[in-house]
Amino acid sequence: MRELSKVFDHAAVDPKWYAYWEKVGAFLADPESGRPPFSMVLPPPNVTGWLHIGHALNQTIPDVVARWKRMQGFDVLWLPGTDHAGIATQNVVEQQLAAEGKSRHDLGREAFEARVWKWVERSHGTITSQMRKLGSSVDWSRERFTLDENLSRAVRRVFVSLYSEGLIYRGTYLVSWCPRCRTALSDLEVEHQQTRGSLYYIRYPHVDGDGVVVVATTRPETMLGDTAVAVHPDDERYRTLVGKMLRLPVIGRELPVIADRFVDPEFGTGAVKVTPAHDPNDFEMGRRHDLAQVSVIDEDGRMSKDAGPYAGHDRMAARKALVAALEANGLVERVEDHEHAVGHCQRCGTVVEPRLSTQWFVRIKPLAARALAAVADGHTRFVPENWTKIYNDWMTNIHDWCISRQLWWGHRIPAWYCDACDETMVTESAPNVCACGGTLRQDTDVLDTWFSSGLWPFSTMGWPDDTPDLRRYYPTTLLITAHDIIFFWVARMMMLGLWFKQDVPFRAVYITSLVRDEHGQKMAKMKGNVVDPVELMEKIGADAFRFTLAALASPGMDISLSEGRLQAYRQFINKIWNVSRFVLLYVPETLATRPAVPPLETLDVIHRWMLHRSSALARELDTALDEYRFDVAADRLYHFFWHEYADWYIELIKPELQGAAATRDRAIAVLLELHDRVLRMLHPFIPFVTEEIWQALPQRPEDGRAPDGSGQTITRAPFPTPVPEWTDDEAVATLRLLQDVITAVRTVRSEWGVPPAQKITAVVQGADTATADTLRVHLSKVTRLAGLTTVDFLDDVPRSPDTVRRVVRDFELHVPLAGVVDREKETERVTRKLSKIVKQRRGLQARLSNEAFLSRADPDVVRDTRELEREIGQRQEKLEHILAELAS
RNA sequence: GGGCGGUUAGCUCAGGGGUAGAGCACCGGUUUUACACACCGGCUGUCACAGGUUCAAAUCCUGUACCGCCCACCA
Repeated sequence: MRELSKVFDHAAVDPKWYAYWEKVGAFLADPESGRPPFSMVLPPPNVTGWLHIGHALNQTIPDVVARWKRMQGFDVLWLPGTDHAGIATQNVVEQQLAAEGKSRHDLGREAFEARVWKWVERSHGTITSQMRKLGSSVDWSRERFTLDENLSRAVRRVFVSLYSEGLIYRGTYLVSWCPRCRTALSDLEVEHQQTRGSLYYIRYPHVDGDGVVVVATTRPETMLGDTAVAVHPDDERYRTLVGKMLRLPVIGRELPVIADRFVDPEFGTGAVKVTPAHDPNDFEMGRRHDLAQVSVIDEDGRMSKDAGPYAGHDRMAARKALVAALEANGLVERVEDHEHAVGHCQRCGTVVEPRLSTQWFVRIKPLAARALAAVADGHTRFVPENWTKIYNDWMTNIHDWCISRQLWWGHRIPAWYCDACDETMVTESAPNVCACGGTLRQDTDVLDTWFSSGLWPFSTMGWPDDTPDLRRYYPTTLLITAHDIIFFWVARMMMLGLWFKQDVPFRAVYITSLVRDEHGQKMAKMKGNVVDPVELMEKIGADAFRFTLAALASPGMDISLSEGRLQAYRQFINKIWNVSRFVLLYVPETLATRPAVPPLETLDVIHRWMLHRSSALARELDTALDEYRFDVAADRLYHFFWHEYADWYIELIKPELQGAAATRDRAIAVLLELHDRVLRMLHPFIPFVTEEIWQALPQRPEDGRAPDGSGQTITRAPFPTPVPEWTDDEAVATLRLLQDVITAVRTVRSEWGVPPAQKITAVVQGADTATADTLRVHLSKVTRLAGLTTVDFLDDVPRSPDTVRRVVRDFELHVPLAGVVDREKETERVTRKLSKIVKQRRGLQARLSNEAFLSRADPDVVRDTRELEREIGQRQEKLEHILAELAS
């Protein structure tokens, strides 16, 4: 039991502890606990597929927070769940069907839905097991799915409520349409890409008499749906033309020339074809001028029956054929290269078609107004702050939200239509018959996936019922999510939360960065640079992976997942493991309980130094984590553990550990206290390895009691806080002195190739009494770590060509090295040091002789500069002296 | 077309008015019984460029270049 295996076997250890944590209820929120609440919801991953590296980051960061807050004594609720992900999931299953040569229509709606449910179950299992591998400390007892009965009830309640308030309406408008997914999309689901295309100049002949008007268009195929040509009212060139009629080529329809201020006289020819059924601007213009709307492209992206000879052609093919035909008839004046933004379907990449159709919309402005005000009033804070502006801009320029989707997978719209009387009924539960007696049929569309995710912070807690969870945990304390869903999700939660709960859904939003490959490239299957988090965890363990993510998570910067960093942190875990094994070597089997720290005055300076440092670290961690600087926290932990605790403290206490019983027991008591503290501080970042080690150490029975009372767990042990009594600046100063001397000797040894096994001597010359005394008291530490037999303290050291002299602080260190010292080489070294110092000193002197500096700079700075200049001057003198003697 | 971020050691990145850091890589040395995924020591930079503010700029301001991201109804 008091033993750790030779190597840390994460594959065996990780699952063991996760299962234990679940068994003892380590992650359960407890409204009855009497502790202050701290709540977060997990951005529900799409139930389709598996977790990618971005999910890993967006679970690691909140997990660090959740574990930290839990250890600080908060009643933490971190609520998990998954999203049914309408289009995404339906597409996956449709692709599976396509592979079997079937479409969803072959199955019918019910069978198709059943099929999706089957897939979702399997996929859900994958996702949740991946979350457990990563160590996410979510409360599984409160897991939710957006299609759960209660969440669906919430969706219906919200829909009906907004409808009755006049904030949801149905109507026929131009919406973005994906011809492949065969559904309407919201503006957000359309991704614009700069595309190289052509600008076609096409001649439209006058109906009466000769001549043509040339219009420019990037989409000639839509001309078949033209119902006017527009010019700017002030455009002199076309003044006489307004009101005249043109003849639409191919179709032969007569088009009026209208005047509209929207037209930019500078672009193209200043005359623009108007296609109200296929262009958002033309749609608006059509309404202003009461133009007919002719749809020439149908829901599959083919030309409709109104497209004349091109009916049935694919829209892209029709473009080519039409241009060829126009050219043949001399109706194309010219074609220019033209770059413009083309909308693509976010889910399948198909070019989106603006298309006239009847859809449901949310009248968004009233909701957006509240969401804007809430952030302006500071009820929700963005971290980093600059996201506030992005949120505000979007919220200010927001358009009505198209929420109906022509899909089968999702929340069916709770609207029923009567065939007999044309009545529309919007109700939470299905009505039987219409008041007129006619049969009702439910709207066949489903809602945008984000409509239900927008309710997530309260629907998951039982809303519309008034539940204890809802009362206690809403608003949530913090939301941690990626920036790519600020509009999709964060903004919608703000609007809907404020509308239905009269309060913001979260007090703060921490926006994480995108994870890229090690050269900052976006990960993409095509590039073959996708890193699978599960594979990575299998290779290096969840802890190393998590620590890397946290360490690289600088706010506002994308993360380059560098191989070097991953390696370094894997080695860090290994280091922690081995230090812990070393500690355990000295813990007697009979020691059941971690002993108290002995009185400070009985402790050697090295212990007092480390206690001081561990207290300071706790303070630094508090600050860093409070500011969401996970990178800073990780960096401090890394440096503290490796380069202070392991490299110096552990090395320095070895003699005590191997010495007399009384000394040893005191050392072990401090060591165990420190090790316990550092494990707890590390735990939020690297939960598995810390629990494994913590469990092997003797604990106090009251520490980290599991909620079910069956055992102990570090997840419930208090997070270390600063200990003011441990403050000890004198110990810090002493250690700094010892380190300086030891390092100086080591450097000399290394420079002159003295093998580590070969013991040498050293002489300290010219140290003041206090310094010399301190060194004398701790001489054994210096001699052991520097590989010395003795250190002499002399005021006058005889000159010897075999002695290397170094300046340490304000004294000199003489290291006799018979036979190895080369005078020339030594001269070169000292010269190099000297020239560096001279340069630095000149800079300082220049400042000090500058009247402006002396009169304007902060007096403290002036004082420090003087002090430094003086010190450096002394060093310079000493070095010059050494050099002179070398030369003689 | 608007907006935002970046440019610091060979690589990946911190820092952010007082003269530059980490990890990896590199060089040299070590079987010091916790760790070679280790230990000890060392090397490395006109902090993108040009102006400005300041006693002092890698750090603040302006502009330029390049890289990246977001938003956008000019055909």
